[in-house]
Amino acid sequence: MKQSQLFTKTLRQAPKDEKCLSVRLLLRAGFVAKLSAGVYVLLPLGLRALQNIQKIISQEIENIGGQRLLMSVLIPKKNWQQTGRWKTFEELYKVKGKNNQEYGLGSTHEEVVVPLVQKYVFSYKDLPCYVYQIQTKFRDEIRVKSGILRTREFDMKDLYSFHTNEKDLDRYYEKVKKTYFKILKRVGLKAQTYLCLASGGSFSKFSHEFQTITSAGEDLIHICQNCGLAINQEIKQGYPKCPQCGKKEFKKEKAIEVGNIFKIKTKYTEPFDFQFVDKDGARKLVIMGCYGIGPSRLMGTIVEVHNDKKGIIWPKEAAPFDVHLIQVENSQKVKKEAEKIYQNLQKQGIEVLYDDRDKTAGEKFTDADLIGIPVRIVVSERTLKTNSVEIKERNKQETKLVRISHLSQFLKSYV
RNA sequence: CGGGGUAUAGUGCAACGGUAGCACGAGUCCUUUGGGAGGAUUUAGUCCCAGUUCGAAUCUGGGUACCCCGACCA
Repeated sequence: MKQSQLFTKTLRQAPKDEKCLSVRLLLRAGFVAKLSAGVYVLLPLGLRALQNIQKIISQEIENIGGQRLLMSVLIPKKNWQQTGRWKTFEELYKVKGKNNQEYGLGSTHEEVVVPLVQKYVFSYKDLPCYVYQIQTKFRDEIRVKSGILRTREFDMKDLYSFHTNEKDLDRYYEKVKKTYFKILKRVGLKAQTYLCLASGGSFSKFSHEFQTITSAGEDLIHICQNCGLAINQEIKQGYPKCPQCGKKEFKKEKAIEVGNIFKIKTKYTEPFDFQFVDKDGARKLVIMGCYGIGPSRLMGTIVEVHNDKKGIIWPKEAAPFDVHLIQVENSQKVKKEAEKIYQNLQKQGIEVLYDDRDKTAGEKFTDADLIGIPVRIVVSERTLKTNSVEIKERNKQETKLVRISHLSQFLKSYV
């Protein structure tokens, strides 16, 4: 992508009423635009980053058998009434159609996925079964906050698992737990994310949350200093000792919940009377788990965690582009060489943002730091004297001169 | 939903009840180009509705939007 063609521009200053660091950076760098409180538009750069995050999640979920589908956003009132949530789900957006049909806008999809899977699954032979989707969710939040961290419309990966028995659910639940950490590692958040015990509702003792430490977080978690398990403040009073290792030393931190996993068992299969025939011929209720992770919230959290005074520092796999190619001293010679490098890198499948604009070097460097692509490549009269380009990683200070003939080989270790 | 705050140009700021101004951005021309360049020139604004007043960005009332704290929540 040539930066001269990119329709977004960077902003020197963020709007003053945005207090949240991550969204200030995302707004300034041109990743998102605000439409209304808790409603954001994803701009080209932002969408690229989001899609990278979605791709990582998708790959990892499919590695544990998840089959992707896409459920509806319009969910008939009837389905919500079946579980009682038409009345109890406070954040449900309710809309009315022409013939007075009423719908709830999808905020979570148990009401769709249970009767859906029920159409195809009859026997223990059809189980277990894992389906997931990545979709925009709608929640009429009482209060939105922290930029894209809590919005009324957000991106969500929701996975639902169906099992013949609790033991099998437990087995899969542990698998998802591991997978979530793989995802977090790939998006650069593993080091600051803790597995956290939270309330499990009425069907199990706990649910597990994935809490990433950041001052923009909404939750208070208590981290066991011995084993690293965290306990959400909401249930902490019941656990003076760590339920995992028995030690009593905790550190309190603010954190944001980037994902959660939940054994919902028969909570939703029961109202839909979703039964299967087991090996012994008996009809039994299907046992369920549900697992959520929010790509858009992850994106905000990544920025919240990975930045410096100059801007965003994208982890490799989430970055909107692999490299930021910059020409400075816009002479014909430099332009020609930069263009050649741009074309060559792209041919090799490297995603390049090429700053071909007629701007001063300082402005381009400042923009590059703000946008935060992991690798910066500079082409200038100076570097061309030795048939080289200059390479700098966003999270490092030093620069390296690399011969253009060796560039693609060199980049293999970076992208 | 309770409490607090804010609202002036695309963005950030000014303006005693008396001509709405500055910086950045954007447009045009010229000169520039290794860390947000210089000159010339142009562009664009008082959240909405009432009221007070000779006169309102400024005062009063109502509304709306946005931000923050709390309760709630991925």
